[in-house]
Amino acid sequence: MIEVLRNHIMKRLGNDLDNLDKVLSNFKHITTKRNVQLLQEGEICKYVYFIAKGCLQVYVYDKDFNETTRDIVIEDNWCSELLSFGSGNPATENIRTVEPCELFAIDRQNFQIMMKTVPQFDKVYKQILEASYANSVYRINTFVSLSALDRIKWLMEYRPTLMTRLSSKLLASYLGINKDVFSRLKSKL
Amino acid sequence: MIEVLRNHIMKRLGNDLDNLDKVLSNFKHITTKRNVQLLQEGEICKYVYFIAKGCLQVYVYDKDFNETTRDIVIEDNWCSELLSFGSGNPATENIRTVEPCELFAIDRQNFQIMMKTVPQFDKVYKQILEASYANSVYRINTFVSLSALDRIKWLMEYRPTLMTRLSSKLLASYLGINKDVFSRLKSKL
DNA sequence: CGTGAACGATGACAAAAGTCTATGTTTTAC
DNA sequence: GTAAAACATAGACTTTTGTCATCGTTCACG
Repeated sequence: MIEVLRNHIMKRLGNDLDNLDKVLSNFKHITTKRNVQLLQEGEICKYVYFIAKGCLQVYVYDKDFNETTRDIVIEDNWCSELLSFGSGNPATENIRTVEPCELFAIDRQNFQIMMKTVPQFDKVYKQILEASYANSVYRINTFVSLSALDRIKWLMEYRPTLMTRLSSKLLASYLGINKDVFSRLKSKL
Repeated sequence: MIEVLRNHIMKRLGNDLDNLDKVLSNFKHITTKRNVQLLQEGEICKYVYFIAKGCLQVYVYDKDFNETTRDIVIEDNWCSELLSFGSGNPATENIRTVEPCELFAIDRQNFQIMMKTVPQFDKVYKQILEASYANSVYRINTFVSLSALDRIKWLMEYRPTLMTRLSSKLLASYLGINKDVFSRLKSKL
């Protein structure tokens, strides 16, 4: 499984990373069932996770205690509450597994050490941050400019695997749509 | 005016920046009227702007060619289309001034040189990116979880100066609300 | 297995948001 | 200073989205 992480890093940094195995040794392999809480808002986010297999949900609660999903992240991607992880402040978001997962976790201390001792690792962080930011920008623009129906069409076009893989309830909360409305609109396509 | 930029950088990096003046010399001072286009989608974003005075709008168009505002940035903050600036790919967003502005712009080449030769400058970039990301996350969570009325209340609470300073049309597009609806809801508070 | 909980679809209705038109006001540009 | 353009508000109406209740179906788990 760690091959997935190894490939991911090599693809991004090329072969000039002498210390690849040293870097990899800082990650802890975690196997989880579905519906496992990895982070609760209020806690300090201790890990950055690399998802080798499975799917994570990043979510908050609205004023009526409904879950609203800020992001869904699948295998071959990184997931964390970066703002808490970076600053040490309490997290404002929750993270849980929505499928059985194979994760590789690196904690804050090892992350800092890697950042200092392996110059290229700093690049990895920048890439995680940039990718997260890119994703956020894209997502804001969809919310500001698209109707519920168009957001569903967008999802079907750009993340079609999610449509078949995840529950309607989760997808609806990811799109900011009521689940009944999601069901209704989906049937009219 | 450059004092604003100097203070901004010093506040974040402390006094251990020997090369402060060298860094500052890489910025070009720009004075603009309102409604000046700084970046058009499709172009490569050449500059990162520091806003010493004034206000910028980052926006895209929806399918009916209405402007939808991804972000509004005021003085003492940085603004750019970071993804294009960083990668050299065409920008997917537009930027314009919404007030007369005093800006300090640094181009990609000088930015790269600074990143390499002034270690602390790298931190500045990371901070810009992190601040942008934090802002985006916050904004997504507002969109996914709040109604139009609650978004207006949120704006009044957390960015009250914007309410008086900017046009309703712009604020409405920032909140993802039709301008007529914005006017109606505002009067009912 | 079987059973209780979660899920998905649907109809009827309510509420929220969007559209269009009209009118008066403010701003901008010459 | 003045005319044109952009802006703000309001009413009437439409469309979209949300809510609630119901009813099969599926799925997790003892």
